[in-house]
Amino acid sequence: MPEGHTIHAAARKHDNMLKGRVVNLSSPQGRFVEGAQKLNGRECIRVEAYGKHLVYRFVEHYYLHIHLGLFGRIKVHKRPIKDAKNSVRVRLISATHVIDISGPTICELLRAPEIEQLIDRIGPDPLREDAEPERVFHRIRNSRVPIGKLLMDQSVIAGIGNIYRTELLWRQKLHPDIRGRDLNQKQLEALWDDAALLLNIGAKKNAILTTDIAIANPSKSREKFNIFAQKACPKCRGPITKIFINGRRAFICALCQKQLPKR
DNA sequence: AAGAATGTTATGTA
DNA sequence: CTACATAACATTCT
Repeated sequence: MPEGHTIHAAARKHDNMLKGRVVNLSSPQGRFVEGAQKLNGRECIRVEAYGKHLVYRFVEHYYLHIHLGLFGRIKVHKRPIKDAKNSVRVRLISATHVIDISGPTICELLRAPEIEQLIDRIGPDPLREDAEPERVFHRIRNSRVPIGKLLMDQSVIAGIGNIYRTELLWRQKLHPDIRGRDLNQKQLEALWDDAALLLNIGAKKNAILTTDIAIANPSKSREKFNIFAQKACPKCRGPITKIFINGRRAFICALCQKQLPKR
């Protein structure tokens, strides 16, 4: 989708999607119709991301809030317009392109105050120019919660997912069980900087790339990980251990990620 | 074809 | 209050 395009949105209701506040997004027939109701004809003037939350701002202070969750996808097609798949909830249309958003866990129309609430409850996002890393450091420094949990707490730092968590901790040689308060300023800064580096590469390449090789030569690689779901550590050749943090799988190299002697 | 997966939130339990 | 576990929801792929 070229930047600066004026896009229009249409949406349809599906099961519990668009619940509560935004029910009227659906067309009367429950079918996908370009330009049905509410969002119809409103120009999208800006798209912002706050961590994993997407906010499309339309004229007259309407905001479309999208969270793709685990399964959501955004697919960009060139015109002409074709039928949307059943899973498509929102379609954004410009003069040249059609964007289908399917399977989002959040899909709602909000006004400015609700968007502000949303932003307030989300921690600093390393991808954003206006991010204040000191807020992240403060939260971590004052917490007994292990860093492996804090990293995926979106109110602490926004945007880190399950793969980036494992990969960041490995790259920084940090064991996920280290308590937040046991990290020093230098480690915190390095963690933030590396998160910003990796996320920027990911955003640019539209792929999760965390190995130095993939970063240096991302042309032919899509997803490339050091230890996530891998057998051996690329650095020490030691075995990778699978653990669970908050019910999500995580991986560690017992040799490279030493537990700190501190309690 | 059952199960797993790059996510989040609400609710239950100790 | 905390901390943890479980369920619910979304979809696609093997």
